[in-house]
Amino acid sequence: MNSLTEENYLKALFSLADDKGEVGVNELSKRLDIKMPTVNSMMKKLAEKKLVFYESYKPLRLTDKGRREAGLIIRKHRLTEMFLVEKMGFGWEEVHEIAEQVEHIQSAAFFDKMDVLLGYPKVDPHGSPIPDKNGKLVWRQYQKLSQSKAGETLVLAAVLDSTTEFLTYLNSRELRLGLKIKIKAVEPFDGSMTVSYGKHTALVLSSTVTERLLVEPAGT
Amino acid sequence: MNSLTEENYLKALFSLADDKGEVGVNELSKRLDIKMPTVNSMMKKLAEKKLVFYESYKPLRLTDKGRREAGLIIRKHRLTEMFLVEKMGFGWEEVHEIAEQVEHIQSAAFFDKMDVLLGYPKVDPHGSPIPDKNGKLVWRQYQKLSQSKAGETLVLAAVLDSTTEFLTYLNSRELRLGLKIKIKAVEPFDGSMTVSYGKHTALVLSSTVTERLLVEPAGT
DNA sequence: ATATAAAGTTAGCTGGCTCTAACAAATAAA
DNA sequence: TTTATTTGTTAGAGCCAGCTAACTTTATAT
Repeated sequence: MNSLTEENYLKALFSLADDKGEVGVNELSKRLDIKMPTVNSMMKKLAEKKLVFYESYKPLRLTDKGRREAGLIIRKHRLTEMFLVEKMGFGWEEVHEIAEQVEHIQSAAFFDKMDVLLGYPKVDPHGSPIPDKNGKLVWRQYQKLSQSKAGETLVLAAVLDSTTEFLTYLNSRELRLGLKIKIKAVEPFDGSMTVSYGKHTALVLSSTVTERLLVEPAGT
Repeated sequence: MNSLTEENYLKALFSLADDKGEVGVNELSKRLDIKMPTVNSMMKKLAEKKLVFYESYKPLRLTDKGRREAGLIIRKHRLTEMFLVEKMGFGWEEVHEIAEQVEHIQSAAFFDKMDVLLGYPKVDPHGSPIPDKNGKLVWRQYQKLSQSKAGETLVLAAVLDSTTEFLTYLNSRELRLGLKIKIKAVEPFDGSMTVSYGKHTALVLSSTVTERLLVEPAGT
């Protein structure tokens, strides 16, 4: 069994290793807001437990076991977020902090029950995929709204930032998952977009925002 | 803010102090399965934080602040148990261990939401009262089934033992809260009782069992 | 190619929570 | 009332997960 602390390291490693698969100690240190020497010794400990590959001065990589365990924690986190929103009436901007705590609960039955009650959801309230029971996570092929062009019509599929602040901003603009958005214009200077959706006919989104929104072509 | 460890000490102190209000270090040590010197130093720490009254060689007592904080943790525990049973479909024998973990979650909104969804319940699935938002707990005037006499008809109001083993035993006999039970006979030798309820016309309960069942007169 | 900067490591310390061993006080028994 | 037992306390140690300071290695810039 891994400690709560170890679980947090695994989760951070998993999310940082998303693309390249490799993570630097420094990078991990910043993500967790824990000093490098502390991270360093924890990596040795996790290497002992066969959860990470560790060699001096080389980047960190999760082992299959480590990736699986991290995935299972993320599964618990995302099932919890879904449960909080769908079954308890929380807003998508309120659930991250609570799930951060609930994800450490040791009870397979508890999360299995959530899964059943939710009807085996594939994504969480922010559009992120929920890993399966083996901790395996697969993202659908989304692209950032910022990479789309004027004239395209897209469906908002996920957000890359689950902070209360960002989601509250989206709420204030009535932006939510599943929404069909048409790009009316892209400002070449700063990348800001004028879009229309629902009752909104000409709303401007800064690149800071469009960078954090994942979309897919309408009608998929 | 109190640590998870401190919360467990407070909770144990609260439940041991139920009647007399005073608890010995030794007694607390046994309840928590933590050695006396460890308990001793934790008591000094909690005394620093004004949660317990501590004087050398004298019994421990919770301060008002300590009792309030302990009550609030027990509130979270019991709301959770109720939620698990009523809203998630768990059996009353399955919820203790899960609630033991969930009770430490720091989120007023989470437990407030449970409270609302449950319709502000007064008791948990085992009949124990749920402390109010000030941590105040009041037991109704129940008595043990073992103290009742032949001929009486009683309603099963609460259980004094929430272990999986005991509750599974009760399940196997279809004994559940709210049930109307008639005492047909009491065996003077060992205090065992022959009772009838529901489909059961002559079931024998040992004193080990009747000691753990709280009842009130039928029709209250 | 060398100097500088960034990233990674080692050594040693701290606080929180646990322990054992040894001792002191209070209570119960002889 | 003296002794034995139980209960409570002190001292000292260990593990976990964090830290700072000092050093080494790797990467970057001049």
